[in-house]
Amino acid sequence: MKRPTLEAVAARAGVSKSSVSRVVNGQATVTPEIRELVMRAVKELGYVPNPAARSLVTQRTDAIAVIVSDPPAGLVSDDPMFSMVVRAASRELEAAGKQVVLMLAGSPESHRRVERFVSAGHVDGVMLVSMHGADPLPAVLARLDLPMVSHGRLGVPVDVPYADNDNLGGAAQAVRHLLEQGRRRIATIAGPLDMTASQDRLTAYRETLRDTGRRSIVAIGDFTRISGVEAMRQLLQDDPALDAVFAANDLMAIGALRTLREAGRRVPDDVAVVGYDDIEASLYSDPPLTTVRSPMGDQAAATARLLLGLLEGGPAEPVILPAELVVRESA
Amino acid sequence: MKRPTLEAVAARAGVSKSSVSRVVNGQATVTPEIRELVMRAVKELGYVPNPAARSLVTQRTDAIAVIVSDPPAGLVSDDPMFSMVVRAASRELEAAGKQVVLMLAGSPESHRRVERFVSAGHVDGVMLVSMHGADPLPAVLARLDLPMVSHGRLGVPVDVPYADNDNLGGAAQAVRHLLEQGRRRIATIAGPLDMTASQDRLTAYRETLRDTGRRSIVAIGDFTRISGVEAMRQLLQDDPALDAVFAANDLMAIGALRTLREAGRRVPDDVAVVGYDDIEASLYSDPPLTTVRSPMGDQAAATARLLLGLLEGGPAEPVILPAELVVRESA
DNA sequence: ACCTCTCCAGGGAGCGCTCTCTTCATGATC
DNA sequence: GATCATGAAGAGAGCGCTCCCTGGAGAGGT
Repeated sequence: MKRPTLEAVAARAGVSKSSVSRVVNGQATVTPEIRELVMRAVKELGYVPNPAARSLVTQRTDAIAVIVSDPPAGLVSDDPMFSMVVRAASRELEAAGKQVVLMLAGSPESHRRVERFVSAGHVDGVMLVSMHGADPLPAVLARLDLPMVSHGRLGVPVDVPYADNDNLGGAAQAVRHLLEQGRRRIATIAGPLDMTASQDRLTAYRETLRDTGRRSIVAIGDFTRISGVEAMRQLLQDDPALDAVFAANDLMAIGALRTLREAGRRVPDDVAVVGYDDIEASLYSDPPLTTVRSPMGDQAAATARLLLGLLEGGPAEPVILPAELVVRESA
Repeated sequence: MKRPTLEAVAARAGVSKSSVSRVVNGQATVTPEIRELVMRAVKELGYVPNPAARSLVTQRTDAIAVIVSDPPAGLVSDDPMFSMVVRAASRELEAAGKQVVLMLAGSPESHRRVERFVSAGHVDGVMLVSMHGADPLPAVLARLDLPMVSHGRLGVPVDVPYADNDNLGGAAQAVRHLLEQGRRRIATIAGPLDMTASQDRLTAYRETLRDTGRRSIVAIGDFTRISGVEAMRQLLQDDPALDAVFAANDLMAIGALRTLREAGRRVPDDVAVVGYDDIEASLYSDPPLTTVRSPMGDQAAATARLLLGLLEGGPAEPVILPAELVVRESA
């Protein structure tokens, strides 16, 4: 009933534990006959190495913690970001033989849990996802000096390598597109300002407008649909004559679309809307959303690969992926 | 530089390893003085127990594998299902002090990986998410006899406890609603037929219609938006005079909405549409979707709790959550 | 006063594996 | 034929922890 051990396999094969270990770990210095003997015994007994015993001595776990910041309330639970990023990162890490341990970091309590977990040596590396600037977690974890990367640049002055997309370039393209369409009063719905992606997109919006002497009209959201709804209401109130909106992500753009519909504005005739991210839903909005493609899955995969590289002693160079405007019907 | 061990703490506190172990594990049979001594030493040294060593002897890992079936291609990557379910389950499991190990089960190779992983004793329990009927994985894992639960009833004849929502009741409500609106030709877009949720929703659709002597008009999708688009095209071709559609989930309903828009049908005037799930996006479609609320987060949490109960030797009773029609504008 | 019982601390075996070191056999070299 | 280099197999220590068992001290009973 008990699971067979290395020793049992060795006994069965009539060789030493060492030889079995060598075969199981694929070392070269084993003669074919012994290898054969061991393999058969392994198969017959259904032997599977005990990972706890192994990592007790090797000090490795082959596991990676993927730490995703979790909104306090039941907020944003079905964001595409989460599934795209977690899925893509998992694929990449699993393909490299690493286990993905998912941790949600929200409450202070969960922060402690994460810290304990990581410092207990449960994982060989850490991948941070959608950290907010104010979050103390990255700094805390950095002190544990394990290999660590971030999906998206961190706002805090902690030196953590990352993969990001070209937020500045992407947002600039979006705004330039609106300008080229002859739009005069271009507003923006920014993301949470404690995230670098939001900051960069807002900066690019401002600078691109400033170059043409236009003034910026800004409302702040938090990357959720409902915040897009509300921000758009705010904007319409601030400037009823606006004729274009650049939302810092598609979810908020979709929320904005709803507000505009309710307000009786036609899109794109009265108000042009551009989003960011090019999530699948942007193809299904009415009208389909003009947006900036910045494949989050690719970014997550790049982040994961960066970490895998780090684990092998590779370089810690940040990666920036290009962003590209996708023109559909909303602008 | 090395992490302190139990022994180091014992030396520092001037007590035995056993006492430290007792304190760290919160056992009662320790005098306050010794406890105090140990606690201080733990704090001073920053001691964190080595989980590998611990689980080597306890044979527990405090980790749970959450196994999500992964579509072969880059398909369905941003489904709300994934983020809702994984998040809710994680919250529940983490609150109980369990680690969540996320595994994507897609390719045969990943199946082997999952099987190896689970049989290596890496986890104390398994939670299956969105398994297809044809999937051999549940049967394979069941043989390992670890505590295991499924999010949604399994199609295979394997006795795995589950939490599910009332698919039959929910779908029946949806169809009855359409009937009450005076709809005469009611079609359905079914989900993948190897999943029990799809089967049940389709069955309820058929039976509810049959009771009124109407014939069913069925197209099959796979729970993705694009499959909803295509299924709706199919349906319009099969019966151009249809005046209602019940889609087996909201994503496909949203796809159907797009096809109807392209075909110049007004919703709900020409064609009424009802979805299923009540994902957040259904509030943002045009028109907002009438749908069946079956909170996937709650279901996932219930599934997780079922597993936690099992780990404590609790009963393995399936849980069925109610489903409730939410009437909005699309029907 | 002696004996038993209880309760708490310490001792130490052992969980299953890896990895260094040693031993041994084989073939090459002079 | 003796010596040495080479390479493969075996022995065994030890990774850090838990938990059973033992010892000893104090309490309670006779």
